[in-house]
Amino acid sequence: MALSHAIMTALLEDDMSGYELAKAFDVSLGFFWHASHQQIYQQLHKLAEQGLLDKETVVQRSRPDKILYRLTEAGREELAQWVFGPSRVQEAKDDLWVKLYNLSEANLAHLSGELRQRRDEMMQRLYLYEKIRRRHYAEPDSLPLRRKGVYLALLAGIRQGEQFLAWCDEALSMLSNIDSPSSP
Amino acid sequence: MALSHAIMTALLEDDMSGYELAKAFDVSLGFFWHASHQQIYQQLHKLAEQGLLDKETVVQRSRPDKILYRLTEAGREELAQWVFGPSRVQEAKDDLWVKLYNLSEANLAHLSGELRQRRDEMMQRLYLYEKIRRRHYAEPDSLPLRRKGVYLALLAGIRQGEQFLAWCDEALSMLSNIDSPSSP
DNA sequence: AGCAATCATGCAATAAGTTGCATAACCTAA
DNA sequence: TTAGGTTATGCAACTTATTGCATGATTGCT
Repeated sequence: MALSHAIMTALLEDDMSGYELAKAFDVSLGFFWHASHQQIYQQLHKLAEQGLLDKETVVQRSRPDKILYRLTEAGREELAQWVFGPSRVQEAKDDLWVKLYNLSEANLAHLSGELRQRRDEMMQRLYLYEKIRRRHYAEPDSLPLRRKGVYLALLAGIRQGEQFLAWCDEALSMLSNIDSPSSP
Repeated sequence: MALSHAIMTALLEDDMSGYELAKAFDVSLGFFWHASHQQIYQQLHKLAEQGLLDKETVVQRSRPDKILYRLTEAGREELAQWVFGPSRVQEAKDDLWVKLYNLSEANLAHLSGELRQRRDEMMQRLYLYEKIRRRHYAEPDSLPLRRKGVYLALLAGIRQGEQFLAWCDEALSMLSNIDSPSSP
């Protein structure tokens, strides 16, 4: 059960509503994790039931009411313990790799297109994450310990992304050098 | 539904039993995908029911009987169509990143240990995949088209792995430079 | 005036994936 | 000889994740 711990982690510093969590997930942990709002709401209910989170309804004018969640002491302890627990390597299970195994003349153009699109998406992500890095993690050595961990995760994401870009270029160049069967 | 397509992809070249598929998954698609045998058996039943695979029971002496699965024409067509369908980026959802967000003096030593372990595991994987690369993909430009796709996927896995190693070293060196709170 | 987007939460049904167990025969090494 | 590993498939119960829908006010754009 890892999503619940990701949620608790996101609540370490700020109390948030489900809606805010879903957005925070997209930027902060977003490089490594994605969760739909439905999933987040479901997990929040469970965590609150288990006493790991406290609810607090915040009435808003001109906006629907929201429910703020806050880590309880029990939640903090559970999270701290969880770090010592086992965790195994999780493969990305990305369709792209499976599709590549099916490369053929029929889908060559399509897959090249998909690669170009992935490349563009990754560029945009990297742009965002590099900005965060420069703004908040310019001097990693002087960060407090916990932030150093966040920095290292961010760095892993950036490096992964840059590696992916380079691979895309290589793959695209290889694919563009293939003669289509209809050409002489 | 991507596992089913990964299974069909694995059956493109060879007919296999569930057991053989599970093992093939660990080596070939293993860099990008993992599936338990239960999951594979379940999917095989479904795919056979849908007419995408054919079953054939092979009686063996000195071994339990096995059930060979073969792609049907319908299966091949479904797979070919699927390649043109949408696919989105899938995050790895690896606990490691979430754990890093929780870095503290209490778990610093533990997380360093986990990093070292991950690094070792990745080294072993890379060793295996580099061997496959040298043996079967030494001259990628002269491969038939489909194998070029497999090569590109393999290459992505290798590059990703190498990047991860480099990141691990950087992370470990950063973490080892932290004074523990009990030392002067 | 109307339309899309944002804020905010949720239910219900289904699909996908995990965990634990069960069976059964052979092979190998201590 | 007996314990552990490999080959081989499967059920049942459970958790996790996805898909599709519903609601409803406000804000900003055209």
